[in-house]
Amino acid sequence: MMTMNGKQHFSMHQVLQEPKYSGLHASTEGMRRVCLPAPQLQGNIFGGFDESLLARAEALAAADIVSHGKSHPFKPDVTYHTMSSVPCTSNSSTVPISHPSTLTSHHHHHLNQSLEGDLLDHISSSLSVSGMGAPDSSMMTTQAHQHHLQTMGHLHQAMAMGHPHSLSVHNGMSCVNDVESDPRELEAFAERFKQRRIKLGVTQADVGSALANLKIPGVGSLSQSTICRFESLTLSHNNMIALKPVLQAWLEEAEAAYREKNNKPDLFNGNERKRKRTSIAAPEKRSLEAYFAIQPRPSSEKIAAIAEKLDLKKNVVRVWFCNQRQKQKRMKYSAVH
DNA sequence: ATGCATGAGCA
DNA sequence: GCTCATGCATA
Repeated sequence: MMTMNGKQHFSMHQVLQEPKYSGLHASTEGMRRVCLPAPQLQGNIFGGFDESLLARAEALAAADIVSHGKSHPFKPDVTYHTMSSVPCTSNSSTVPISHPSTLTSHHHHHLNQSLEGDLLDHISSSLSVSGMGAPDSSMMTTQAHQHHLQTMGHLHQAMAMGHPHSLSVHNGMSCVNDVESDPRELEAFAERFKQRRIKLGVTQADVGSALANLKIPGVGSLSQSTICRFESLTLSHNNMIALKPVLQAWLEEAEAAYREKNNKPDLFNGNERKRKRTSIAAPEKRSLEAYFAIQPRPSSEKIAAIAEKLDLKKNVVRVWFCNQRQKQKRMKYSAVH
């Protein structure tokens, strides 16, 4: 069941703003622990996941750590939504496409200390338009969070859906985007991509925002997260396939621009920040994992029960399960192929 | 790099 | 209400 038609249109929804910070650490490789805790419990589950099961899961979770009946020492519900201030289009929705470059590309700020990052940002942002400035010292591992709000448009579904044949019609030759997405090739591309990106001195975030400049129909910017996940293959297969052509296009332009380097760096970006994130405490998380091992798809009521037991909001629990399921499905070919 | 979250599209 | 793509916030 589960309608996994996987053919969902990549209606990449609206992107609102652009966070900006470089995170080029040594990237130790991101491995997904397609966690499947407590496999021993998988027996009679689907029958009546009730108090007993909840209890078992909890016991399991508890035993896993301190081994004293006590579940959690403190109350989580850290659901602090500090979301406020900065009305930066944060929630908007249908902001129709607009060039970031014409909107808020850069407001010169007084944050010269992070100049390099700004330069890079600018550089990569204008890659497809003008050219690239020499990214000499290029990336630094600063985490200068300077966001420049950009009202990006949505990335419509113009991407090559999970379909390995679009224009690779002319035989065997590797056309620019040989969507001949065989897992191995994708994996290789991701790796290559990362290397070259680093070589260019461009951060993941830079790539993400620079994508909008490619002006590929339906393609807007992407976040650092997504670029990162692409590089580490922690996206769904379809997602990887859809993104590959775009990233490849960017890479090509970036490298071309790099060769004919148009030294012309300048400008900065300034920024602020916004909301907070809910945080599920370790004990609760353990319990959730235990529950998940027993029943990855609890009903609404079960979710409610779990939520109550763990003192979490039902929605938080629901989302947690959704994310957990999603995690398990994420790529990382090794396991799938 | 990853956790929690949103939202679109679908059933 | 789920899946899926994607993002902000954060470790």
